[in-house]
Amino acid sequence: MATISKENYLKTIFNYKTNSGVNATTAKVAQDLSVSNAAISEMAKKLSDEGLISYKKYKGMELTTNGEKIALKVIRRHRLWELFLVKALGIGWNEVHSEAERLEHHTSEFLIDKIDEYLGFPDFDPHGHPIPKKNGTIPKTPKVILLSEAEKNNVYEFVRVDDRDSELINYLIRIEFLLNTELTVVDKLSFDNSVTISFNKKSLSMSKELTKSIYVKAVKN
Amino acid sequence: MATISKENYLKTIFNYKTNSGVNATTAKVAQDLSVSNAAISEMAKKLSDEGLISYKKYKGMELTTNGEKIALKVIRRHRLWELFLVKALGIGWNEVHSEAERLEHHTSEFLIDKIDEYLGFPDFDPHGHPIPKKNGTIPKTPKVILLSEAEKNNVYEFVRVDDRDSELINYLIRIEFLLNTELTVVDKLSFDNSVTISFNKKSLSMSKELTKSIYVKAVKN
DNA sequence: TTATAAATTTAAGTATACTTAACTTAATTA
DNA sequence: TAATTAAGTTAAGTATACTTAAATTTATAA
Ligand SMILES: [Mn+2]
Ligand SMILES: [Mn+2]
Ligand SMILES: [Mn+2]
Ligand SMILES: [Mn+2]
Repeated sequence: MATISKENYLKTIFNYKTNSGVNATTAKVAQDLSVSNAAISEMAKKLSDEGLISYKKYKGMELTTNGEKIALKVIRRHRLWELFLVKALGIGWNEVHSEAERLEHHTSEFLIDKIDEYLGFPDFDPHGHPIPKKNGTIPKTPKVILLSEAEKNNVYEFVRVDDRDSELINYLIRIEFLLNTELTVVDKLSFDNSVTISFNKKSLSMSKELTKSIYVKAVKN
Repeated sequence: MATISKENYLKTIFNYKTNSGVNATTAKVAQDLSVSNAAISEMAKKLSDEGLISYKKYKGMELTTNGEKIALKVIRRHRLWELFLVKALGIGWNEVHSEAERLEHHTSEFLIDKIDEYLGFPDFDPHGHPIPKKNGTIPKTPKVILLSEAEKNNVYEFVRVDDRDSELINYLIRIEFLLNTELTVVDKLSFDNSVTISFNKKSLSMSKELTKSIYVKAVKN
């Protein structure tokens, strides 16, 4: 049975692989879930016994088909809730992640499908992450890079942002740098790795840290 | 701290007192929550230690001011969710109770206030139960009686129904007997305690069991 | 009033999901 | 290669919320 904890472990293992390209290790999952390494080892054994991950001691873990199915359902619920809270209740896109983090575990398939329908079966959540479909497929995502890797004088579109830092997104709201905004990389400073961009006729310098949370896609001219 | 279990205990103790007029006993709470009497005894001790109920062994339990505050918050969340699911997503009033039963424990004050605002600060949920206000007050409710106690030839309004039996409400939907419907008691049969009512130009016989789930208020002519 | 029945509490044990501390394995580096 | 460090696992223990079975208290009725 997939308890709340197990759902979170599976989701985390899935996201880790998606974001990094490599299998999740004990330490990484522990860090993500803010629990001890020991807790991961114990749970890894259980998830493995239940056929939800394949796990060899000391060698990291990987979702099985069944594990991935559950992970995708949790992520689907999470992202649909986020978009729903924004669209139906006008809640800020910086505030919905933490709500969704809890609601994702307490939503029947019946209810999430109603929400999906209400939203017109959307492909992306408010932070630009793809919403897994009811059938388990994932909408095609554009090829993105971090703003920190963007090249000077090139034009990009802001298409995704890490959704866990409410303060960060709150800053984006304040400077009116919203998803789907077009931007040009005006300058890159080597001594602090800050990036100066222009968008909506404004110019703005972004710190190294900030540019590592912002994903953009190249715009062909 | 109020865990999910504790929230449910407090809510149940509150509702029991509201519905019956007398303090909850171990057995009644156990029945309502579908757990053993032993579980109630244990939890009663903890809730008492935390100052949420006053409890004397073998003598039943009663909410303290603090306990009632928490109970009202849980009930507020429950009933606002129910109405929201009906109004915003068009979910049937027979299907929202079980969803709310889980969501009520995973909703921040921020979110529930947004939902409250969306709904225009409503006084009653889809089953006619009052929705506790943010400040802890409860909207004034009409004086209601069970349909089983209604008198022949009198006119009533259907104002409340027990919300836990989805099948029962589903039947009401099928016969188009909705909340706020005006009805006349046409007949009461003594041999089976069934009640025949007329509403919307239709006539219908209701079993003893059904009339004990339906609350009406007298309509003055 | 005393026996019996009903209600309730206590005791002992289970499952889940954590913790810290100790130990083991793997990777790094001198 | 051997020592050191990092990563991961195991062991022991905690908290919550249940269970069943035994013991106790209270209520009821002969
Ligand atoms: Mn999110
Ligand atoms: Mn979660
Ligand atoms: Mn309800
Ligand atoms: Mn509940």
